[in-house]
Amino acid sequence: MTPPDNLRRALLDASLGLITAEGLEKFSMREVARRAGVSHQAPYHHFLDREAILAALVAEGFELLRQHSLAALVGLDDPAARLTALGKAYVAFALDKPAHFKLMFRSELVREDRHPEAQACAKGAYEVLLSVAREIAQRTGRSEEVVALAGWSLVHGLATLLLEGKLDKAMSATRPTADAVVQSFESFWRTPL
Amino acid sequence: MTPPDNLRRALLDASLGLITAEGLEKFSMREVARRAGVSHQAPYHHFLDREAILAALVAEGFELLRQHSLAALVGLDDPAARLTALGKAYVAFALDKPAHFKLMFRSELVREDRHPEAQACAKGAYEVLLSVAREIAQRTGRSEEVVALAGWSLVHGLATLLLEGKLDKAMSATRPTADAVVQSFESFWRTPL
DNA sequence: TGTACATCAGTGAACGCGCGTTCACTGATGTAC
DNA sequence: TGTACATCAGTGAACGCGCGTTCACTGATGTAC
Repeated sequence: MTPPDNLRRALLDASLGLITAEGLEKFSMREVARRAGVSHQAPYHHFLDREAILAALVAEGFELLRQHSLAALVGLDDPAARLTALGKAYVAFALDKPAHFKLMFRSELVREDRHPEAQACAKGAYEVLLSVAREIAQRTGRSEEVVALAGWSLVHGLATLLLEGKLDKAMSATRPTADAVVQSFESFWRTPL
Repeated sequence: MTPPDNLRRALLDASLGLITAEGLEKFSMREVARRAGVSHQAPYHHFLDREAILAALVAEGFELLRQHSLAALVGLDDPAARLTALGKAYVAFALDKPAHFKLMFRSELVREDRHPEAQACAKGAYEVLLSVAREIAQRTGRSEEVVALAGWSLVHGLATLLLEGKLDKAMSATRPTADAVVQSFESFWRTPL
């Protein structure tokens, strides 16, 4: 017997497929239902409205990111190496789950004040970064906030530029190049202020 | 006498106002015409279609960015200081012209192959970055591409996170903080490989 | 200077479309007694 | 075991809306002769 919330999962997967294939602006309840093979009213039995389905994906995305981040840290002790691993995992996540990633950072689509679960998941993922930034800050005498924001900005920009395809013309926009960029900063995270 | 292309400019400004106020997803020809105080057919005398008006703004945005970038470099000789100045100018541009900035990096909205002018302007802005990255690469023995991509990613991520408002909760997301982050990397750009 | 004509930037009506959402319904499944 | 009822996930028709775009038009301006 299939689980009771089978259609719910199918709708989420259909949404991801739609967003990956057609882009965020093409997301619609009707097209999702179409892709899931049900009537366009059926999704309303599982999600309150259009925003609710996106909010569920945002929450899922941040939770996945948190898990991948934690997994990337396993076995690493050196703070700079840990931040590098975190950064590579971030870029890898963006490339592996582009639909989740794009949704997570488009604030107009899911207003966080209406979706506390998504907000909580975002916080959970952010805390992994913050804990590593704290380790670095302690050793280098830098501000924890600046380290966290700097590290995040770097990989967020990298991921965004890769996903938007703005790099193809000018540079080799591949995963190895991205990893090399992240790696090139490792020594920096060890440098005292 | 007003210049003949008065309405064209008014439409571009109305578009910027609309995007700044309501977000990219709310952009529509009809609302732009409404804001410019003309019938919804009038814009078609100045722009072929919806995408053309966005493409014009993308081109304008990249040209403005190029000019601001060049202005930021005036009087600076040290490559690391030049890259830092470029980075600060980039973030400042994003915060000053959020509508331009968002449009410039949303590839679904303006397909560059159909708008060679926008593409050319993007290239012009990119070349300013590349020339400074080259100076850094020569002195540090790093790859020109990696330096360019690293520097760009950093400030692009910073600008994007600031604009999306994802930082307010966790950290002080202000212009001075952003400048401090960019500044903190200046020594890195002087460090040989 | 006057007339005829072309051009051009605007208007306003109309088209067809996909959308989000609501409604009344149906049929299967689970529960109480 | 059987019957009555509630629940629930789906269907399909319908609503009103804003959109991009097309069309036929108008009136002002510029140009040729």
